[in-house]
Formats: sequence, structure tokens, C-alpha cells
Amino acid sequence: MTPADDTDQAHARRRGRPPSGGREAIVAATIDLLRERGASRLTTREVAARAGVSEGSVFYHFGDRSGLLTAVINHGLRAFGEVHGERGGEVAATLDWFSRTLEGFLDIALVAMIAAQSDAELRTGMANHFLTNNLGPHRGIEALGAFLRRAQTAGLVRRDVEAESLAMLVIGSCFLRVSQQQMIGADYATKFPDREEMVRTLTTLLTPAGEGGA
Amino acid sequence: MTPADDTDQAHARRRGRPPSGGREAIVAATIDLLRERGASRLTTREVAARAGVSEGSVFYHFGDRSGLLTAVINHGLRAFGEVHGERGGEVAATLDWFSRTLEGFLDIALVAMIAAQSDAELRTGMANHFLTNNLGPHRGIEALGAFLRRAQTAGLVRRDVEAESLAMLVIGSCFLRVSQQQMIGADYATKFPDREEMVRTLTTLLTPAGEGGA
DNA sequence: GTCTATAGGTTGATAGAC
DNA sequence: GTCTATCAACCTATAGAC
Repeated sequence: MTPADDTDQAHARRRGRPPSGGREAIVAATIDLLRERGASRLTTREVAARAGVSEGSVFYHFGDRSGLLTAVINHGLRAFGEVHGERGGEVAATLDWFSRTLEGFLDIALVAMIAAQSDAELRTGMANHFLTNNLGPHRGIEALGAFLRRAQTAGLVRRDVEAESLAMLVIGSCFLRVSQQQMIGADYATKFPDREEMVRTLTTLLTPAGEGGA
Repeated sequence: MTPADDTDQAHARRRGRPPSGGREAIVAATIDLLRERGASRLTTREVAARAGVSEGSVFYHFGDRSGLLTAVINHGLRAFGEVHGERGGEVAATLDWFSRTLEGFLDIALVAMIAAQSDAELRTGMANHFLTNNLGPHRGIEALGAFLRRAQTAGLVRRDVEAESLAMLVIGSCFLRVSQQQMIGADYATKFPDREEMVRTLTTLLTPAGEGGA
């Protein structure tokens, strides 16, 4: 009997170093190779070589190739909870924090999400995971939307627009930047307004008339 | 000698039906299968079957598997020019037109862009194509930004923010919606503010203080 | 849990007739 | 230009020793 159906949360509560580190090494190697070569060119053989283990170990831990990719996807999505953390404070500072945190998360998660797109089985698996566990960007929209609505009530944000729509503008621009950076290249991302500029712009737009203004 | 290095623009200027239609059928079949199964599970065998041609034909036209994918990517990116078309008119109407056109384009182009991510060779190929031909979302940002700047000059859009940043907000939200729709599912996209709501919100935000208001 | 060795099945690509 | 037939390579997955 193998732990092939491991969901990668086995020793989530355990402190210190896991039994051997082989499993983590395999996941890390897979993420590296995914970034370098893409999902189609990812072979269990090379994963094993990169991780410094035998190919048999890969199958022992993850059952099959799909299991490995699934583990990587879950790994990439794990950090998502952190982004949803409630947060108070000033509007500009919160937008800055939120967008920075989100972009850091996307930099990892997008590798996983894109990898899932290369295989229908993984794609629907991820989709179901999202649907049943109420995950996805809409959670970010809800979280940031809730903050912005409170700010509206406090008179810090103009009230004539939907808070969720504002949140979507923030998240959309982060998503666009990180996506292009990953799909085309870091250099290319230079051609976009940068994150801080976007935060400035959004802050200006959200400020109620007669306060910030030019 | 084979036309393996065809760039898919062979009969771009030709009217009427191309020689046999085999080539187009192969590209169309590939796009279908890419949507259904993903790039990793795409085999030349199945492409041929779906297109109703032999596998040999696939290799005759595109040289190798990468050539086929490259042709599909170029096909997906071809429509991009249309989105850049200059456009005048009212701000709200232009935002509506632009976002609608962009989302229609992305619905096709993203299949190609995501497919390119599954293979390092294709990825860098696409990146170079973007870099040398000055393609990519930044073009959309420039185009819409130019329109918005004119609108600023005309007093139709507030002047205390960068036009490009505003354009990025528009494009980012379109990109986010179509991406999630494609990566997770059409149902999931329901959880987002819809396109028309975003246009409304943006229009409100862009209107100079003391004109539109609540 | 990790390794080696190997089986079994697919797949991309080629050759040559039509 | 399109087809059929076929090859050579590769990759996933398994079995069994340690």
C-alpha cells in the first residue's frame, strides 16, 4: 500500500523537518521544471533526477504523474488563505499591501494554474476543487470588497460605485501584470504601469470628490 | 520540399476557399482539442483523426508538432490587430465596445497563449514574436490610453490620473474575467461583477467631479 | 521509503505509393 | 497533397530487492 493519494497535507501540523525531505524535494523540483520547460515537457524521469531521487520514489509518493501535478497544484494554491486575511487601516496602505501580497501569491499559484490547463483531467480537478472549497479570485474580490465597503461607510471611499467592482479593478490589474510577466517575460512587464502607479491611480479614483483632488 | 515552415499567412490575401481546406481543418481541430484536453494530451494522431485527414498530412503541412502549435498560436494572435483599431465616440460607449471586443479576442487568444505555456520552446517563441513585433496587452493599453488622453483633453475624463493606468484597469478586468472563465469554467465567471457592471463603474470613476455623480 | 531494472504502451516522425 | 505502413524513441508505471 502506498501513500499515493496523499493530499500533501499529511504533516501539515507537524513541526520540524519531515521524515526525509524526499517528498518536498520532488514537489520543488517539479515546480522548477514547470517554470523552465512547461507541463508538456515535464517527465517523471527528469523530476526524479532534479530532485535527486529515483523515479520509483516519485511514483511511490504520488501514485502517478497526475497525482504529482495535483500535489503541485494544491501546493501552489495553499498560500491562498493568507491573501484573504482581514485587514484594516488606511485605504492607500491597504491597497498597497493587498496588491503586493496578491502578486506574490500569483507568482507561485499561476504556475500551478497554468500547468493544470495542459491536461483536461487536472483542469476539471482544479475546477472542482475551486468550486467545492469556495476558492478562486472571487474570494479576493469579496475580501477586498468588504474592506472597501467599510471604507465607504466611513466616508473614505466614494459611495456611488459598487465595492466589488472596485475590488475587481484592483485584482484584475495585478492578475494581468503577473500573468504577462510569467507568460512573456519579466522584461515585458516593464511596458506596463507598475504596481505602485496603479495603487496611486486607484487611490485617487476612490477618494470621495472634494478631498484628494488635483 | 515541404511547406513545413509555413507561417499560416500563405493565402492571407486570397479570397474564396483555399486549395483544399485540409490545412485549416487541421488548425481548427487542434484548437478544439486544445480546449477539450489541453496541450499535454494533444497528439498529432488525434488531431489528424478530428480533422479527417491522415497523420502524414499534419507533418506535411507543419513539419512537426511544434510547428503545428506555433501555427495555432499565430492564428490565435492574428485577430489582435482588430482590437487596436482607433475609435472615437463617447467614453461609456467606447469602453463598452473596447471591453466587448477585447473579451471576444481573448476568448480565442488565451487558448493559444496558454498552450504556449506548456512548452518552453513555444513559450520563448511566442515571447520573441511579441517582443520583435511589438505585440501584447501593452498595445491595448496604448490604444485605449490614447483615446482616454484625448478624452481628458476634451474634458470628458478626469485629468488627475494617468490615462495608461486607467486603460490598464479596463484591460485587467477583462483579462481576469476571461482567464477565469477559461481556466475554471463559465459557471464560475458568474461570481464576478459582469462586464457591463464594470463599464458602468469605470464610467462613473472616470467622469470629472461635478458632472455625473450619484 | 528508496533503489534498480524492465515491461508495456504511446507517440512523433519518416518513407514511399498514389 | 494526401494516404498507408512502419520505425525508433521515449515515457509512465510496476515488481521486487534492500
